[in-house]
Amino acid sequence: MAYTVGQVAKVAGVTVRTLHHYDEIGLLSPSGRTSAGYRRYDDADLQRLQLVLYYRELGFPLEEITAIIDDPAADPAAHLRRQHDLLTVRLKRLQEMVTAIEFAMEASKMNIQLTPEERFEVFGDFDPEEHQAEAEQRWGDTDAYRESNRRVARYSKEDWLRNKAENEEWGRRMVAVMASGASADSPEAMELAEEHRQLISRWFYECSYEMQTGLADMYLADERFTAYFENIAEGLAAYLHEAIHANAISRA
Amino acid sequence: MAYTVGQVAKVAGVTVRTLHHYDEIGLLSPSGRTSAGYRRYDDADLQRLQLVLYYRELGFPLEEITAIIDDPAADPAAHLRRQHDLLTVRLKRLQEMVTAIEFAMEASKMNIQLTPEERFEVFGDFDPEEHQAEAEQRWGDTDAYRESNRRVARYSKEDWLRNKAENEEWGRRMVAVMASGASADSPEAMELAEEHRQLISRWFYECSYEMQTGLADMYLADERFTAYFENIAEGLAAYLHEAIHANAISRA
DNA sequence: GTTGACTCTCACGTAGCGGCAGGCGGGAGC
DNA sequence: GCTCCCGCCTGCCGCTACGTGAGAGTCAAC
Repeated sequence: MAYTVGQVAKVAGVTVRTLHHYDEIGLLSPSGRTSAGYRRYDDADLQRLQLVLYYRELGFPLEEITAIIDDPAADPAAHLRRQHDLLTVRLKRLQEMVTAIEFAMEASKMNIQLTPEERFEVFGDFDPEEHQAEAEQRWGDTDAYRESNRRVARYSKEDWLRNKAENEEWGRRMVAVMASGASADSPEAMELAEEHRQLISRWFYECSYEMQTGLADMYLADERFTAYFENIAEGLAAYLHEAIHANAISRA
Repeated sequence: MAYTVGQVAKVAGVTVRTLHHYDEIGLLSPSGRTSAGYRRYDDADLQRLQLVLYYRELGFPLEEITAIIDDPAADPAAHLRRQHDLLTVRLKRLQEMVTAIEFAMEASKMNIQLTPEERFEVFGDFDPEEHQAEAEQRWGDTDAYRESNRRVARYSKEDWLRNKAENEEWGRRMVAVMASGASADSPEAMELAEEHRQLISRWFYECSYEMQTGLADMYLADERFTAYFENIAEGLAAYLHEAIHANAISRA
């Protein structure tokens, strides 16, 4: 089986120019040429191209790909395992980014401003330990900084105002249920937990039960979120946390 | 709060040159300069930079990022929602790639060669329907092609031989258990299902119960895998499928 | 007031192609 | 045999998103 550049390009989803380039730099030279100088790729070339594209998709520079593929000590299974490992690392990274975004969305929803470090944490992989002290000194007292920001931050869009109104309405009813003495796993509390989820889904993003319980945990783990709810009513953070979990379990 | 280029670069995890570049192209110009001409970034600049980096990470060209960020019709919440959507799309794509890799690993394990199209399917998003006919005609009879490849494909590494031996030993015991009349959810069958998982984990990649049940489903859904097991013993594909599921459930 | 870390502005270099020009090859139809 | 068009060839220039100095000014500490 021999293929022309055009055929290879079509099936592999790359341009002819790309194949020319790979030939130029010696990353993928066709196994032969016709008498007229046409490139002729065979099945082995296609296999190699597939490897190239996989590593390219994973962000490797072409030169490095050449080295990886030409490594005589690597068998096909090793390539696959390596790709699998790289993919799972990427997957983890992406999931972290999603979590960070969800965190940021929650924060923005509640008018909590993030510190400069927090905003960039998802990008860097610096050590949070030793970074902390350095940051405190460089950016000043973070608590005061956050406090000032919390007051300053404000949205002005009108849909944001509607959202805010709905949010406050929900908050009032939540406080009322809690004040009535109903337990956090009572139907009333769970119904409001469900509404909480739907509010987020409607205004911000599709919020699954799994994501919502994640948020609930965050409300307790991060003091700023806790403070947000405690400012509304004492014990609300824990109460909401429990109601969300109870609701999620009952819907599972 | 005002920051120098170096400070911003450090906290954001980019180089000073990058910030210079963003200033040059007008993507992120510091809000001010000192009398000596030093760039001074404030908190708003940092927020903008964070947006820039997020969209950059998502693969947008800088020019497009400028357009997105400068869009007056977009509020912060919209940015976050957009990023969340883009991330989940990416996540899905990555998960597909992981699945494809796992498919390829299983295929290579069993000496099943993939067709050229299959190898590239993960990259392109062409329509498999109309593509099928075109492919048949272009690449010839695919079944014969696969058959010939199946015979040709071979590993030569010695660890591969050991793996093969272990695999065959496991297969013999699996067949024996099935022939003994024990049901697929019997302790013996489930134990062998567990060994199947551990074999993969030892030789190929960390195989969770979830992944293993995915493989089991594939053994039934893809005729080539089914054929592989049916060639060993009639009914083995279905038996193994059931045993793997039973084992996964009992370990959950 | 000197040192060393930091900053500035050119300005050229690099990777991974895209895209076009100018010319040849090949098979289908006339 | 001739033409036509499509696909292939080899340069070669352009683009993005910076990297990497060079050469010179600046800032804060000792």
